[in-house]
Amino acid sequence: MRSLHHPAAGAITLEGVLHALSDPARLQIVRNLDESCPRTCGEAGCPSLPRSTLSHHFRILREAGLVRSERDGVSMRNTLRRDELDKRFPGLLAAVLSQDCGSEAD
Amino acid sequence: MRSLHHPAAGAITLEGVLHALSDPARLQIVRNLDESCPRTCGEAGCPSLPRSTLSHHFRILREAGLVRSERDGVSMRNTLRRDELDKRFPGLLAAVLSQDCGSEAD
DNA sequence: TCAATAGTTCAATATTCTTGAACAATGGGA
DNA sequence: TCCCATTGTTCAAGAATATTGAACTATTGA
Repeated sequence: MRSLHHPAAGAITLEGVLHALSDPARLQIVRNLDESCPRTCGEAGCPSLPRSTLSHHFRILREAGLVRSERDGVSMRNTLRRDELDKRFPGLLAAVLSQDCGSEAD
Repeated sequence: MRSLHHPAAGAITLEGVLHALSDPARLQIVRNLDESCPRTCGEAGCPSLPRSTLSHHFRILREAGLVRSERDGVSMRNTLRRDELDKRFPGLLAAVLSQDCGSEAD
């Protein structure tokens, strides 16, 4: 397995972050990581998605700089890079995650 | 020309807004619309893009609910749906547009 | 009516997304 | 140590979306 790529905090782009958050599954994953502690892919909160798709979504999140993935035994420990993101883009993550995404009704 | 589709405020989705903002050209367009008054496509701030590409980007912005496009004579008047967006997703647009997007250096 | 201007739509190519199948890495027995 | 169950990643093929030149539509003015 090639080592997983994590961008430096300064290399995180606004477009990349927005793109990573623009997918329902990835937004759900980030919400889960924000609420609770490190999670494995399987605990991401998207039980209906195939593993390969989940892996793809985690890669997008990782390469956008939102998530750090470290191996922990047989699974991965995924954590939100909250502090770095808040420093790089103050208020952005809070503004996105505070939105009520459940019902689209007016 | 078919009439252009604008979603109702209540039908605007967070994912759609984030996806619309996740493209550099579209983010630039929204920044320009936010700073100044209604603009035509040609005044969008992306002089190097072909017309068809610009039209595509405006369609994404329109169908995501970010921009309202009305015909004004031979051109279009594009306006940011700022009030509706602020009501639907409080603080979101401000948080995105306040980010410094120019230099990615740390 | 003819031409100029502003955008849209179409069509072809290119890039990205989705996902089953194969592969790799770790850890727990026997 | 050798299997093997568990977790993810990578690969590959088809689906979906993005880019853009060319053709088309709508509006205005001469």
